[in-house]
Amino acid sequence: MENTTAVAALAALAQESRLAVFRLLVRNAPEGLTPGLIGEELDLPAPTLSFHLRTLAQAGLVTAVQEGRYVRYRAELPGIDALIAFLTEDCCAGNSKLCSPKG
Amino acid sequence: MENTTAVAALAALAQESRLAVFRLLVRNAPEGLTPGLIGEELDLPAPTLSFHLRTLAQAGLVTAVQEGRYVRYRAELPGIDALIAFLTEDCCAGNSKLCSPKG
DNA sequence: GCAATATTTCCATATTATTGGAAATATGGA
DNA sequence: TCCATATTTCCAATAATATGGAAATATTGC
Repeated sequence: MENTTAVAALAALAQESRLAVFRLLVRNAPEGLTPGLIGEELDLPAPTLSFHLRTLAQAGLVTAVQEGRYVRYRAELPGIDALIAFLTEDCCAGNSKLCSPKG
Repeated sequence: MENTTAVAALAALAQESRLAVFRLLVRNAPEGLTPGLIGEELDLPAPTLSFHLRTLAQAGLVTAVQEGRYVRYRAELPGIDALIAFLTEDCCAGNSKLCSPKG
């Protein structure tokens, strides 16, 4: 993973509303949710939510699929796995006895 | 973990230089490094690095210990573990068969 | 075609973060 | 005490981001 890619993903998550949206989609994986349901659950205005969903999608943390007049957003679990691996890469110079992270 | 705490940690990591500093400290866990060495390795001016280290420390991702005229910074591995767990909490509503993340 | 609903784009405002030179502070050694 | 080194604080310029109302776009059912 590129440093730049990781920064984009972390920046996408580093915002209260977006983090809440992402975690809601993680809990509701793998089916996903529509913006209407997300906005209702988290009490977010549609334009604000749309902006945040786009940011998460550009960072590769969620995917969007058009379903008729709805759009289904899903957490991209491999994306978050890759980010987690990147954060703890080569931890303790590879000496796993010294490290708590699983990576 | 509080939503606010997680946002602070993610924001701390969502910056190119800080992410590089953090990952360098992860690789050099558990001994840690001094700002002088970090700045040399990553080619960062001292005031800029000091600002970034303080941000990481406030987010609970690194710790600082004074050692004579040096300061030793270390990656706070339990902190990153907690953040990772928070991101994937209750993934797929707890149905681990559907989920890739280890959490 | 028309009305209702879902979602996004436009846009102006407000807020917050990043940068690094210069100066301040702190420690250790001679 | 005085000097060299390590680190931080001060500060001002610059840049990036979040917010939500109004309007635009898209889809479905009638």
